[in-house]
Formats: sequence, structure tokens, C-alpha cells
Amino acid sequence: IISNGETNVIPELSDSISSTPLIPATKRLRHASAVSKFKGVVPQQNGHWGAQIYANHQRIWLGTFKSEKDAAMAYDSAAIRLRGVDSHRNFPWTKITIEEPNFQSHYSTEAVINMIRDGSYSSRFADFLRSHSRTLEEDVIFTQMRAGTDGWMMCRQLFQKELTPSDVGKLNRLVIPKKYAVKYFPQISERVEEHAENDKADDVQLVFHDKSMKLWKFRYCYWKSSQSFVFTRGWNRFVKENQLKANDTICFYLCELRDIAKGTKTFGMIDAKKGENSGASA
DNA sequence: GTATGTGTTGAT
DNA sequence: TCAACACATACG
Repeated sequence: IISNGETNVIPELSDSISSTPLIPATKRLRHASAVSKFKGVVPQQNGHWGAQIYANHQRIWLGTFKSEKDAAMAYDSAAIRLRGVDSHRNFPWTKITIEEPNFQSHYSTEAVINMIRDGSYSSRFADFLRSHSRTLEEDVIFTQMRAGTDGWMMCRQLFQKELTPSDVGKLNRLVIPKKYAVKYFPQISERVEEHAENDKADDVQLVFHDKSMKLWKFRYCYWKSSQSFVFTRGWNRFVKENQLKANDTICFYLCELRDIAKGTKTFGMIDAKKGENSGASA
């Protein structure tokens, strides 16, 4: 029996059922299974997505994924090993994925495919980035996690500071060690403080996310009297809401969020860590 | 029962 | 090599 290529409806039978015109083929197809725009990605009946790649005249099944994008990323990962770094891929290279060939070189092709299939690929790749970043550059840490199902997030640790009693006291300010302030934060008027006294133009505000992506804003300025770089407005709230005490640690990161749908964004992140003598970590 | 992945086909 | 599609079989 020849169907018209789109469905398994028998033409002559469906004609006899009713006189209503057949639903346009494109619509019927879409309903049953949307077509993926990604290479190596095939729809599954239940709404999930399969990933596959062809090599040596046969199909290599990479697994099924709830997200079409996850399936597309799985294809990309497999393509690196099976087709090389110049092969066509679903997503452009990023600061993260550019390390993927290096990561894969430690494994056999079969091992790479198996990691993709059993879902351990991402965490192993994250481990790889973590361990290698330490050896490449001191005080630099990569973390990588699934951002939902839509991409990756990579954070590079800029610096951390153990909080002093005055950082969490009633001075309502945080001293940023100068070497970090000048290296990682925007340049502010260390010189023309005559203007800074009453000039709003020098009201620099730095914005950070925390781990739950909540926004925190801090006024960042230079205090001539103590010759120090400080966070003022906004810092007190951060201390209170995180119940920070002396000897707790705050950590600053520069993060890159790769959202497949929305693109790549870079932002700062601040993380509060409770000290050993305190309670649970934040 | 549903989820997964193979068999198979026609197109490129 | 590729994706569409059907469906056998693995799975819980």
C-alpha cells in the first residue's frame, strides 16, 4: 500500500470515510512529530528527541533527550570525535566547547560515545575543566553546570576575601583588597576625589548575581581617607540577608552563560561561604 | 503501559 | 550520509 509519504493513512480508505478534505500533509506531520532544525536530531513519538550520527556506513545512536537542544549538543560532542573539529556542528564554538576536543583526547571513541549515551559526559567534561584550570592559572576555577537544558554556565573565580570583623560590622562597607580592585573592577577616580565628594557622576554601581541568580547591587568607590576601595550602599543588605560573620568568605566570579536560545552573556557573580566555625554553607 | 533505539527507505 | 517513519523490544 502506498501512502502519500506523509502518513500511514490509506488513501482510498480515508477518501471513503468522509468527504472532508484531507488535512494538509504538512500539518499532520507537524502534529505527529515536529521536524528538528538540528543536525543529527530526530523526533521521538513521545515528544523527546533522539540524537544520532553516521559513521562507517552505519548509524551510531547517541541516546534520547527531553530537550531538542540537548540532543543537538550530544551530536556536536560526538561529531568532534567522529568528524573532527572542522566538521559542521549545531552550535558555534565557545570558550567552553573549544576545550572539548582536548577533553575527548583522553578517551577512546567508544568511551566518548558511551559517556554521551549514559549521560555522564557533561559532568566529566566539567571535572576536566575544573582540574585543568587550576594547573593552567593560579586562582582560577571553572565550574560548569547545566543551566536548565538550555546551555552552559562557566564561572572563573576572580578572587575571594575572608571577611574581617569590620567588613560585617556597623561600618556598612566592604574593603576590596587593592590588588583585586585595580585588576578586576572598573577603574574609579582614585585621584579626583574633590569631585567625588558631591558628584554623582562618580557613583559607580556594580551588579552581581548570586548562585540563585538574584541580583545584588553595590556602590563601589574609593575612600581617600583610608586609601581603600570599598563597597558601600548595598553591602549591608548582603551581609544581613546572608547572615555573614567575620571569617566567612565571599567569592567573586566572572561568569559566562551560554543560553542556546538567548545567546551568550557575561556577568559578575558573588558567592558567600560560611566559615568552618559557622553553620551551613550558603 | 511507555521509552528507546533499530530496521528500513528514499533523498541528497 | 542523512532524516523520516514504523515498530520491535527494552524498560519500569
